Amino acid sequence: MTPAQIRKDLSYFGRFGKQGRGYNVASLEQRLRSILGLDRAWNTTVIGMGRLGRAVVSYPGFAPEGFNIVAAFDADDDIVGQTISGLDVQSISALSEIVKEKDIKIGIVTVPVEHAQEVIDALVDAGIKSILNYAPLSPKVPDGVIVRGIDPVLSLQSMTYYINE
Amino acid sequence: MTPAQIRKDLSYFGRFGKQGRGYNVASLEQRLRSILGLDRAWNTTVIGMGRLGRAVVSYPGFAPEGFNIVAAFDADDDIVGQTISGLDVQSISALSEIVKEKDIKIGIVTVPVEHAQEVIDALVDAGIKSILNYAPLSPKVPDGVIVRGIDPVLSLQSMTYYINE
DNA sequence: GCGTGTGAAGATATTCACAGCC
DNA sequence: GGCTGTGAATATCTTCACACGC
Repeated sequence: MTPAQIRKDLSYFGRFGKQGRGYNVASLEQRLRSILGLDRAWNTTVIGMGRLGRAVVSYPGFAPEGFNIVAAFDADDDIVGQTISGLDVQSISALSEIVKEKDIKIGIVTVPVEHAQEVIDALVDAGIKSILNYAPLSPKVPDGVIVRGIDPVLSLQSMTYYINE
Repeated sequence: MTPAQIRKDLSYFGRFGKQGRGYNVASLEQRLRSILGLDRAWNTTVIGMGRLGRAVVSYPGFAPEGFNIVAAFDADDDIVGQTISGLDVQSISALSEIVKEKDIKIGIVTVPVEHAQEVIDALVDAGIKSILNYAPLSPKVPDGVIVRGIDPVLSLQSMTYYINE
């Protein structure tokens, strides 16, 4: 990034610096966090308690950034009722109810690809507007619902072109 | 994507269609795979056999796309020697040797963030040119080494701005 | 006639350069 | 004097529109 690029980008959101003095880094960071919605906590849920889902709920990196995983769901009756990383795993049939009860704003989908679209549909029906999807597909969602995908295979495929042997 | 966008993009790599007839989808896909380096197999290794590393090596989605995980490494002597998903976990001290021996082209880093840079340095020293990094940092690498990052927190942070309550 | 391939036109994004203010 | 904020200039990317070959 060039200095000019950063100044231009910032200018779309306001005036953050003082001419001749520069930026106050701490206050700049705080104002940017506020604009980006990163100055508050977001309740989050994980659907799919397989190996990946367990790794996700036990990852210590979410809470310090304000993403609190407050519920976990699975379709398998053998897994429902277990406690994983301090969370009672609940049946997906309770999704809508719990989302409202706990004011959950973000859903993290770690189910097998065959069930991902239906789980995402259920999240949308429950009123979730932001989804982090680990399944390797581009789900269909209504306008206004924002999806980010994490697909390691896609990431690997985006590198092979550049490997010159 | 618009049709014009796709035609333009394809034109940078060649002429794949027949005027008046359209594209032969099978042969187009094959030629694009070849250009992108996706028509062959790539030997891959995972460093860091914690929960995430175990989820990665046991994920069945890599092999069908030609990414074969042929070695696993960890720094912990209690983990070295274990067999995980059919892989003998080896000491990081053997990294360079095994990379050459098995012709490994891609490294997948699933170690804690504190050790990520040193592990990536070791991969670079071993001759690896492509790294998929799960640790939440932007590692320093020499020119010519390509890194892709997977950071779920960053993905979540990129969504909060758009959530309108 | 139909749909690709491609220069040209149009839209966006980045960089330049300097006025204004500390 | 130094650094931001910002119009203007430049570069890049996308879309248009049509010639060309099936």
